[in-house]
Amino acid sequence: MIETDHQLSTCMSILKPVRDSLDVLNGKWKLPIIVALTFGEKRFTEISKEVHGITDRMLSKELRDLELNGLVRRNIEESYPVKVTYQLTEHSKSLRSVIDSLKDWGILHKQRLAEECREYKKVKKVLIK
Amino acid sequence: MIETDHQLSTCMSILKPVRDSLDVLNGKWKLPIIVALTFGEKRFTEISKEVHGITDRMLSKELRDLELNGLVRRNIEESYPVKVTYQLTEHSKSLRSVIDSLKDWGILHKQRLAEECREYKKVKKVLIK
DNA sequence: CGGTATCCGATAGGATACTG
DNA sequence: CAGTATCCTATCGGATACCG
Repeated sequence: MIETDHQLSTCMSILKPVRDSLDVLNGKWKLPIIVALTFGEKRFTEISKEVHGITDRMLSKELRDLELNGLVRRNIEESYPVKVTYQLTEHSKSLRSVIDSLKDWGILHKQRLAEECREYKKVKKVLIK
Repeated sequence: MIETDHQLSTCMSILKPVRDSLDVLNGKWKLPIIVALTFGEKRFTEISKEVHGITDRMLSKELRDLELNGLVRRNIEESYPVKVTYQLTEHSKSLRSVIDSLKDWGILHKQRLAEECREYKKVKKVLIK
């Protein structure tokens, strides 16, 4: 296997966009919030109730992050009392394939680790005999 | 849009495998290390030189994590002096499509943010006039 | 209702020194 | 060469209280 500078720099160049994607999804709450908004717009307290365990502070912060990244839109209805809703943007729909890909690999990976574990137990059994 | 418990729980059930995948790739150094090992097995110091800025401590820790997740294999050649090499496993190859997916979306997302920025500048220009 | 402010502990990761 | 040990800092996220 011959490694040229060209090959190496080509490979390194994928790191930045991959990191950008990971950063957008990173943290404990981004995904659960996105899932909660999948079936239409919701109010702050509704999201809070659906995303179990999240504090107001984190929900507020994460919604702001998602808005800055163009994944969520914040709507203010000028009624009385004022009603604030959040919804996913069109852009957020493009995440679908990424999330599917991550989900599929996650499942595959778990199976792989389980197999490894069975292998280990087999070996251990033989050794004990 | 009607939201049933069934729909919601189906959607929530993707969260765990997605999180598993993200956890495997998470941290500052996992991807760069994987890339460094893409062109064949390497020794500790070789990886250290290719992954710019990583400390011995982090390289050691991250290699152990990757090994535990079955992505990297550690080989000890019983020569004199002992030679330790690291290489990607077959299982790690299955990451390819995930990384490609993340890369593609990362690029798309950057473009999307750039467009948004141009929109903003246009609006600002009009407002100044 | 839709948040913000403050404080606090846990974890990620950097710097440096040392070892078989 | 291939790491480990120790110490330090910064960021993440939880708990609680408060506000218009």
